[in-house]
Amino acid sequence: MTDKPTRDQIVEAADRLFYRQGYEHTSFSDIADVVRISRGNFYYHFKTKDEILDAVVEARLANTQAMLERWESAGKTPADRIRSFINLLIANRADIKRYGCPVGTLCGELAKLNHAAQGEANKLFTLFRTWLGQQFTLLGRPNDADALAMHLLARSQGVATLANAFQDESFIREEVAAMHAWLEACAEDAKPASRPKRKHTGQRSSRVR
Amino acid sequence: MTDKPTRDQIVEAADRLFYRQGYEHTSFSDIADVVRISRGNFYYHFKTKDEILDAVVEARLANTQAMLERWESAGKTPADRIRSFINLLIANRADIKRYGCPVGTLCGELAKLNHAAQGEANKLFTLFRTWLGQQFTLLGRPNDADALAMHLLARSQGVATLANAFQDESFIREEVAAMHAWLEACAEDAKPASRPKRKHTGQRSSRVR
DNA sequence: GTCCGTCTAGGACGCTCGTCCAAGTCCGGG
DNA sequence: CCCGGACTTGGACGAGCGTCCTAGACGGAC
Repeated sequence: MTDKPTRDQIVEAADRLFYRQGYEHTSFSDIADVVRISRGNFYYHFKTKDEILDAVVEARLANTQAMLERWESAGKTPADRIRSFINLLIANRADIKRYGCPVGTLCGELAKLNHAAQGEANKLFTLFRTWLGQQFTLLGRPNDADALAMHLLARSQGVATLANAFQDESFIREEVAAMHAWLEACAEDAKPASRPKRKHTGQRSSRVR
Repeated sequence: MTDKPTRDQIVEAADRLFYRQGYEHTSFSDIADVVRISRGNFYYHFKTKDEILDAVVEARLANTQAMLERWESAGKTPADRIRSFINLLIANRADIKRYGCPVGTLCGELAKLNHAAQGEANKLFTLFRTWLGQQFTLLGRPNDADALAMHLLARSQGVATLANAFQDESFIREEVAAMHAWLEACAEDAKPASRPKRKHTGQRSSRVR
């Protein structure tokens, strides 16, 4: 098996370290130790640390895009695809518990640093937002698709933040179940003619689990 | 008007700077510039930067505790108190848009740094959590009070994260309205005998606004 | 064998950081 | 007036940072 190009290894290691330790707290030496490369070698592949960050964000955008396209595979309903999104929290629960959401924590850090790359990083959020919006539109909720997408995104972020703070995986499971139920209600409301209308369509259950 | 003690000024300035720039990104020089004090003077009041962080967290805990006790004033129902919590997002919307949630972002950063003070900082979350739990118990939901508290906390965190990323204040208003409606449903469910039971108590409206 | 472009190693550089200290200022009590 | 504790100053110190350079190793083309 041939080794990956050094540049890709750097991006890969930086991605993981930025996620686990934060961008600012990760030094060239940290990355060099992982990739087993001399610090001086960085300058050949990247002129500045910012360029590494750009490459990491670019890679994450590509990976996310690819994942979303994979979910578009045939035989899946829009509701299934949204369920795939929600289940990301389950699939990555161990990392989320330890390091939070990769997107949320990166964007948050770059915002505090007032970093030039925060616009690029926010595209990760936008990617999910518009994709979810499309799914909610297909689900039959074109009028409030974006609001639903933002709502779901926000809940995911909140779950990740608290699961990280409280080191609590079970909280993720509970909230994921609640999100699935909420999605179910979304789908119900999308076809109001399929069954007798409820009187208070704006009512909300307060059940959390 | 007599000036505040230097130590308090340091803690105050550090609090603001830690919130806006992050803990690690804030240097002694940054704080010194604000307080108009020489860098060397820090050592008289605090031995290390970590001690400043401890003092900041302690001050935040005290302020938060005082705020919660203020909300316990007579004439307020538990629902009113929870509404006060939700409305924090409105009151601080400008700062939240620019810097995110003070609690969430601090805890997130300390988690990445694996900082010794993250336990103390998380007490800020615990403070809200247990207080909200008490209010939901008083509201008549003793069985799932903690889950409801965590749910509301998570939604607040998610709203703050996205409002910051998208620089969007109106999103805060929309989600706050949804949280108020959700709270209304909570109170309804707390007195099931007051009106005919619904068949699907677990149903959720998918309305977001 | 020689050449050349690709890639790497190791270290110098200037800077900022947190920490720490010696000296000095200020001011109320004796 | 002078003492002594409270407080402040400016700078020294070593470490680590991102950046940048020079020298050389490697390997295919000719």
